[in-house]
Amino acid sequence: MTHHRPATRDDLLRTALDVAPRLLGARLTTVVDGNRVAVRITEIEAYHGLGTGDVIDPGSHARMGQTARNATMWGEPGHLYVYLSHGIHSCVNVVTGPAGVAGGLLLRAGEVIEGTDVAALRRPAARVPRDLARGPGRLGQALGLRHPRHDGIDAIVDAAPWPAELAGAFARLDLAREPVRAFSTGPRVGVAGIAGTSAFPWRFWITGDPTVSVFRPGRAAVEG
DNA sequence: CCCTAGATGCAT
DNA sequence: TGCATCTAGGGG
Repeated sequence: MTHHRPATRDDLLRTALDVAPRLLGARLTTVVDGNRVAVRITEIEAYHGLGTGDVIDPGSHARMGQTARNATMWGEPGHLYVYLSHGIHSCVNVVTGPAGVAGGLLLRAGEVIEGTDVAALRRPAARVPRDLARGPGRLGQALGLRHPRHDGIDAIVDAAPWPAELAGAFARLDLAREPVRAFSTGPRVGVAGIAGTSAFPWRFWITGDPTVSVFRPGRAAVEG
């Protein structure tokens, strides 16, 4: 069992691209409706915003600037940006970068390491444990995080080990004390145009981990 | 306004 | 490969 320690805001203060490797192997725990589930993060994608780094990320929700939808991405690091995908799926990002600068790491896949029974009830379509949180929509569902209810909740927990009051929903991010041994990078999944090509190798995953999702190119994400 | 495509998942 | 289901953003 890998050792973890609570993530701090400082851990997430740099750009999503810089922070990404440290989030691999991290643990995200939620308590929703009194049910506790934890995943070990195995696959993520970095997204920037207007004003982050040298280039504008054309695949980011924050590419146009701040809006009501992406407001959480512009806030404090360590909060969770939960958005609705295709009107159905709630996908989860960990916000990175200082307040006022947009950035986030989309949690694309994880291994359920606690609350497998609860996750299985939330994910009736999953036939094997590996599929419980394999994919961003599945991961959000396994953790019980939903848009818009959980958008913006804080995953940085100073109180140890758990706050006395679990008001509504609770999330906690812990980083692995030892960075993952080997990780791979590549184009982001389902992102259209140049932003979904190897010009933006902003997808990170733990090499060889079985819970990593299958790559699927975005529309017109042709290499050139 | 109307239309389209989307950081997806699942059954066919 | 089609469809669910809702919304941001671009075009008329």
